[in-house]
Amino acid sequence: MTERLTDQEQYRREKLAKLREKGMDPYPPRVPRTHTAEEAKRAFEAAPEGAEVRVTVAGRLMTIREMGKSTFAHIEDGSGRIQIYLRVDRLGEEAYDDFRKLYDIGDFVSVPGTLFRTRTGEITVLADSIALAAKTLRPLPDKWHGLKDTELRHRQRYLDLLANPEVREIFRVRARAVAALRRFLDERGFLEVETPILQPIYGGAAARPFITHHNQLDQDLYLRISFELYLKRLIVGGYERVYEIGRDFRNEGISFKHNPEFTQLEFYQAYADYNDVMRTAEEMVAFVAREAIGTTKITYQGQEIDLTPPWRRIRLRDAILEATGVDYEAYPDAESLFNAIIARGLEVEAKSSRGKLIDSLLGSYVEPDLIQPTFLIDYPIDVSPLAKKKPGSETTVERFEGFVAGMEICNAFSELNDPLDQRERFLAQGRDFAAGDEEAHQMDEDFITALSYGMPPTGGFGMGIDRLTMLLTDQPNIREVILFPHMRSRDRGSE
RNA sequence: GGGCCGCUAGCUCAAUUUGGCAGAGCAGCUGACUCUUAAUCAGCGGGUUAGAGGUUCGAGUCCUCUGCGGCUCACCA
Repeated sequence: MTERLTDQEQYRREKLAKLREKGMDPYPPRVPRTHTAEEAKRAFEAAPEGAEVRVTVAGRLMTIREMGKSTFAHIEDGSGRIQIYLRVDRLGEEAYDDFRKLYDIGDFVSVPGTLFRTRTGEITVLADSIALAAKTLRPLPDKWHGLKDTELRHRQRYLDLLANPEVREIFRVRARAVAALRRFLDERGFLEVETPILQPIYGGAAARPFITHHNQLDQDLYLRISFELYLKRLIVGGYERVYEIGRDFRNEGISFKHNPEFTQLEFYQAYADYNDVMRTAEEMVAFVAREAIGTTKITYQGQEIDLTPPWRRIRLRDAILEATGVDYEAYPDAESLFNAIIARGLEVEAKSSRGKLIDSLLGSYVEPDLIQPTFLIDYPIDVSPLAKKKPGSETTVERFEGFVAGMEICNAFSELNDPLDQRERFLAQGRDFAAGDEEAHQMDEDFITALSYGMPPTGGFGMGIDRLTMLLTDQPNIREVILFPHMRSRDRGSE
């Protein structure tokens, strides 16, 4: 079983062998480095005119321009790029020759030298010597075009990152956004917590789960589809403000805005209702945008979007009425609503519950046009089994969803804290499940028990971090903001 | 899961329309060159055209199946 090597890989293996023959370690445990590329340039600029500035920089060789007895090259490190200049009269014949014959683009090197400015004004390290920090055995992607193949970019994200600087920036923005979320919530007295990912009963959202198994306990477990039911238990326990940022797993289709595992923020605040949460949500998103990209005015796929609060608020009923002419409150059951929808020539799934019909109208006729940030308010009860009813209503709950660029980014409600009502809601969900709705909630007795010890009036909130990052980085696909998005396994049967 | 589109050298792309020698740039190798920066100049090597099968005198190109990817619809956040 010999590896099939390309000609370029073979040349690099031969160079590796020659380096070892010459007693040079191609993978030394450490190399000297005094400055990053950026630090070196700043040090030169800060130094008095004509002063000698000595540095040792280290990084990956990205370009090599050889001109006989001297060579220019660029190395790249975590801070950026810096040019190095190698001359035979400084390195000596043998070292210079070794560099030319045994080093490749992609290799990591360490270079001590003095800084100078070239004729064209570029700050450059005039090398005293050069040492290998790590040998590279495969050629890098095209230095000019980068790596474009989407499949390779995602399967080998490291190549994408090293070849495409703009991709590196996306994940810096993402990290700043997450840090800003934590700062925002921490400053308001929220406690960051961690709750189980492996759950005996999944809940808190309408989705199909991934199933796994604990061997010793011989117990099936589910990867969580939300954090909700555990975070509310913590409100019962006496924490008044909690949040969690982590991964949810949903066994559903993959699309430009869906990945099987995705990152969610949920927070719960005692003595807040959904109106309080709405104000917090718009402030929080604006804060995160300012911290992560320096502005609340973003361009997403060519559309100018202003995240500055306050966001537009409109009742779901009014939004659907505006877009479709259907006033769902005039139709108290699924059949009459379905007939009204069909009568207007609109398309929805038949045999749906009333709530699902409304949700379907929302998804098809309202959501795509919600470009500027918008809160849709007051949802039908049968698609909101964990939300509190509006006072005086049996069919509507205190719930809102936030939309930006035609995409749902958050979901929140005044939390249902009536344990008996909650039990009834679970029972209704159980009937939906029996009727074939695989995403309906299961009865969760332990959660009901928690509620029956008393939970104060509470507002809860959930937001997709990936989608938020898509907005902040102007990316049209969720895979572009997830470092290692889910990919189908490659068939390697012949190897 | 359905529909449509795609897969050619390490990378970026031609050649596919109309079946007729599989090409270029970068990268690589050899040589020249002591301020270059997509360095330049001369020469050279590199391909199971995603895989399997079929049609044909002849297939990267047409047909079938499979794999993977992209877009899209459905479901979902």
